Amino acid sequence: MAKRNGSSTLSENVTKKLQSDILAGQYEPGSPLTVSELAKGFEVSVAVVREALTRLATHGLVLQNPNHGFSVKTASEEELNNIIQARSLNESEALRLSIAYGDLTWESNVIAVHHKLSQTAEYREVNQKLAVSEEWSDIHRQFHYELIAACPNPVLLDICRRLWDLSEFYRHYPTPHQQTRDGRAEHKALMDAVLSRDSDRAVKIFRAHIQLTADNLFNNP
Amino acid sequence: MAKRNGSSTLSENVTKKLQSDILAGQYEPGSPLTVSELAKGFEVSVAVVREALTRLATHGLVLQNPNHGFSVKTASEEELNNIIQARSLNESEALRLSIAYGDLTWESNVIAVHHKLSQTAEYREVNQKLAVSEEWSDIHRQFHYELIAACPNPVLLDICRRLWDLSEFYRHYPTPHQQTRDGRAEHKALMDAVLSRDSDRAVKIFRAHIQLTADNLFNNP
DNA sequence: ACGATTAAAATAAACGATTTATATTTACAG
DNA sequence: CTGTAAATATAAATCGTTTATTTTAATCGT
Repeated sequence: MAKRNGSSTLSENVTKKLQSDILAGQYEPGSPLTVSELAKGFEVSVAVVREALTRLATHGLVLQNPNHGFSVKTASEEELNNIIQARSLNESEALRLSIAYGDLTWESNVIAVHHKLSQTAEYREVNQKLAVSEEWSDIHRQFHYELIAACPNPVLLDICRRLWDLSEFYRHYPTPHQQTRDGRAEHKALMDAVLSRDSDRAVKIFRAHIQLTADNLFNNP
Repeated sequence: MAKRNGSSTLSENVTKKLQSDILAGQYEPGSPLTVSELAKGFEVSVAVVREALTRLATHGLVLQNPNHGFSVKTASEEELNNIIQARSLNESEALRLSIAYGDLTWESNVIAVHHKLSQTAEYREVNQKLAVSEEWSDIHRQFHYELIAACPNPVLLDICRRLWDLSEFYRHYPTPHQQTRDGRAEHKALMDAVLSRDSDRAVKIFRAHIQLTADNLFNNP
């Protein structure tokens, strides 16, 4: 850090880095984020860290208590269910609109990113334990974004993007049991429904897809 | 300003003041918000103004261009339609849930705030022209919040709150023609549907209600 | 020994000045 | 004149420090 690159600002870079660190599970949920310490770590002034934390706080990834500083968002099964419910509502609608408005270029992009996703390993080994690959996470996000990319309502898309980040926060949780689901098949089925312009089927598959993610995490049958 | 009051911070107060000023139409849409000028006006340092603007920027009320500072959000009919669409989706769902989960206390609160709303004048005279009363605006917001207050999903409620602020941005626009609608009757009908726990009817009335607001603003038949 | 009160340390929030980037003006060459 | 480049002006971004608040530690009295 410590230097501005390109036309972007230091605050922007620190915000991005902090966000990806939090989403990658670098910090324990609920743990305090001391401005001065982070500033030392990033080799920037307290002002830019403060600005970054302020942004993340309004995004919901960081908690801000007046005169008590910042801390990482806490996690709960209840909240994940609320996020999933909101995502289900908004992303389903965005998906419908995307299917209704998407053109040939969009179709091609969907196929392209799905191919990439299907050829990327979801887990990698990190000191004898399986962990979600950061690369896969990124492509997975791209895939879901692409599905709704043809939705002509930017407000709706922004909501979807924020909700994705919030649910991403839960992805790096220790999974209680081995995944039994077939994520690859689900993605394939979802893409097929989308490409055949079958909104109802696509939404149905999508809803089941994200519900399974939540259930898997907290070990619900 | 210039002094911290209570347990809240200066930034918080400036944020609130700036937000209400913007929503009240104090600044022209698209006009630049110079940090140093605002700091002088509020008699605070540039840091707190910056923090306030950063917050409002992530909320969407303010635009931030890296190295070009901040400006008031621009307005367009298209964007209002997008906001209304998103509001319709989320607030309808919140309304359904609220109707499903609301208890007797909630019912009473709905009735109470509706009474207040029905007894408050929507317009007041400002140098020979009619303008929306700030007091009415506030109670109107409270009324709509109360309708969905029993929704048990805070994530959904937060989305609704943000979308409300965004659409509120358009409320202070010069209305091209005299309002012909009967807002009072709409609110009464909405409340009646809610209290009789008729979700479908309530949602239908609500959707028509916010659609009319948008149509009225841009003079659509 | 324990709880309340006060002093000390740590951290958050705010400040004002400096540095860096962008926009504007002026000078100059073609 | 017109286009380009240097110089200046303006505003944004960042910095290091100061002030206020909270938390921890210590002291005192009962």
